[in-house]
Amino acid sequence: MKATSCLGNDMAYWLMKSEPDAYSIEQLKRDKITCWDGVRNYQARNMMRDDMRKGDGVLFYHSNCAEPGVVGIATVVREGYPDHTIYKGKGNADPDNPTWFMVDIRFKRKLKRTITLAEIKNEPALAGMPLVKRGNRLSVMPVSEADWEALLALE
DNA sequence: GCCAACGTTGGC
DNA sequence: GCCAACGTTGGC
Repeated sequence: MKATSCLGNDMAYWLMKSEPDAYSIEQLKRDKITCWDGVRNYQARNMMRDDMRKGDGVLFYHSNCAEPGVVGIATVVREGYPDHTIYKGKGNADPDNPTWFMVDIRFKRKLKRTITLAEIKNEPALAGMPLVKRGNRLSVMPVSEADWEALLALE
């Protein structure tokens, strides 16, 4: 019997992509906490608004770069709230009925080395990760506990 | 509701 | 820079 199964406090895990040219793990390390703004995809929005909980683990992934892969770990510290960037500049968003949401994450640690996308693809235990499914462009995606552990075991 | 055109993502 | 794979938009 699982000790935590009835308590509603099971941790969930996520993978969040960022282009290092736009926002890198080094930047997160300097900032310590950042709001994950600018996501304009409904699936990712729904996860940030409805599913991500304080304390959840986040794999920080560098995309669109020379060596794409997981580079660090962060923690969700603020659950879904309206993305303030939609109210800046373009005045056509309704603050009472926000379309886009974001979460805050806090830097936990950098990995000793990048766990590259190539390695993840070559690890049979990780074949089920959404990340390695063909054509998946979601910037926020769920990670199972088994995949979280198998991936970090590669470090 | 269908579907072509277009824009974006992201690996390579 | 190329291109595959999406998501979104808009005409019909």
